Amino acid sequence: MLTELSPLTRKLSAFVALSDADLATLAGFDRRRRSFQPGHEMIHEGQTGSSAFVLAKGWACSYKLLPDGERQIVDFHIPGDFLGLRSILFRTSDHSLEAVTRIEASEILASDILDAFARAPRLATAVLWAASRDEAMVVEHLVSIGRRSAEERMAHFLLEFATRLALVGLGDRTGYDCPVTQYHLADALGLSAVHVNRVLRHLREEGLVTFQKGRVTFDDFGRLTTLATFDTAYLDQNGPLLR
Amino acid sequence: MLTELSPLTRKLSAFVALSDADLATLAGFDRRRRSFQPGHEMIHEGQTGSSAFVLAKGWACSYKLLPDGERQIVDFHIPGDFLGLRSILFRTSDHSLEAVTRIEASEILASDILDAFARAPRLATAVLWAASRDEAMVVEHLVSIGRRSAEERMAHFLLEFATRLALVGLGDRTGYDCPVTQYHLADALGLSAVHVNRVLRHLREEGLVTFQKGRVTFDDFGRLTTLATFDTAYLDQNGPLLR
DNA sequence: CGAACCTTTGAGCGTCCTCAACCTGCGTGG
DNA sequence: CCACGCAGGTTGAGGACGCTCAAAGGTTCG
Repeated sequence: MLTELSPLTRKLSAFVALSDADLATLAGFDRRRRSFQPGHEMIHEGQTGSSAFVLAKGWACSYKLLPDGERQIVDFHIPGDFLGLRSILFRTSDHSLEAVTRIEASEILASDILDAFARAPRLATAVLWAASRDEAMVVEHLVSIGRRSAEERMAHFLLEFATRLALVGLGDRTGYDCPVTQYHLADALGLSAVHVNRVLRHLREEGLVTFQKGRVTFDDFGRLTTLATFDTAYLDQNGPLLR
Repeated sequence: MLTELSPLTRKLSAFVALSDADLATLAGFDRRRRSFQPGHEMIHEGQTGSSAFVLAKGWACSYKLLPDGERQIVDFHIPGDFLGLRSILFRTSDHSLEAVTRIEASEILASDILDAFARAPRLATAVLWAASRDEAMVVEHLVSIGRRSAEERMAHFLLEFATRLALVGLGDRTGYDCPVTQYHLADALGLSAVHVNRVLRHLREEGLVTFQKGRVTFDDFGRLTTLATFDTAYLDQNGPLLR
């Protein structure tokens, strides 16, 4: 029954059909469930021996800090996402991770990954797929910041999350709940908070999207998609999820 | 003997000690050697069923094109790098890939990866590490474009390649051969070619780096590192390679 | 009911862009 | 051997997008 599957299982199933053995191994990723308060820093850049997580509920974000105190948010994470996979593969974590809302997440150790790979090679491919998809999202984010205007960037961002949330059943093309602040958006999009506010106002006045009180509402999904030149191919989830 | 190892083997060895069986499996990635001319587009965004490669000689770059004709270069690739891994895992390739110089590369099929994972789980982890390292580089690139000034961005870029090339024995802290044009730099750094030129001139006049005639020469490695706030941690190769 | 956090708006400024030349080196062909 | 084309590099002038500084409303929660 689809609704009983964990968000991670739902996500990986978009890539490969998982056998019962695969599913059993995957279930091993869901021991050690923990919960964290908003703002809690779960992984700190430069830290060694940190663990990774699978996010079950809530939103988190990964970021890097610069010496002058500025920060660049690399990605927001939603249920079904791995958190800090790189920090268990690397000698020292290259990024920080913080809970945006109250979250629930299951801790996974490097040994869990290694054991799973030895036991279920198909799962190794699925995990590599998930990691590659994460990379594809970072790449698209890079394109946004490098070559799109502030407005296009914002539109693209809001549409990406509509699509990602749809994959785990948390949103559709009418809108979704989005707990991030305008400061978060600024740090993610490489803008100032002031400019984020102006951009959001403009998009609202144009009748495209409304971002208010923790809710994103699409007023004209089609025109917004055109403005952002949003193409879901990079998310590799081309089923009829958002149709 | 270290010099006889392929660049990929050298790179992966920085992460795990590979057994003879692992090495034998890795060698299987080097059948089907091919060569391509400068400018050849090896993978096209949107293409299905494309293959991946391991780069043996020369430079390549991966990029995305926007509808208005602008392009964002995501990364340059040097010997030992995987090319287009994502395009064999995804239904359709999310990026394009082009040879910058004349290159030599070995084609790898999805089945090569799957077989290797089933045969050598340690290798699966090593490949996941390499993919994560690629992601870490994209992330750092994102930080550069999002939060660093044009000058810092350029400095950071030039230093990253010094470090990456050192890992496969192609450069050191005095400098390295770099076949990319100022147009390439502009597309990579999210700048205009005109501004790239001005930034390079300034860095040269300040006695920091010289980028000329396909060669990067560090005039003051230390000050450049400070300017860029360059920290190699994200490359996860903390051996004394560049010392 | 105050404090912290978030949102909103205005005014002035700076980084980087666009447009427009011109220069250089190099390979090709008349 | 020079003429030409072309890719890449260099420089100037003016303009725009997004930033900084500053201040004032809203909301939420202890």
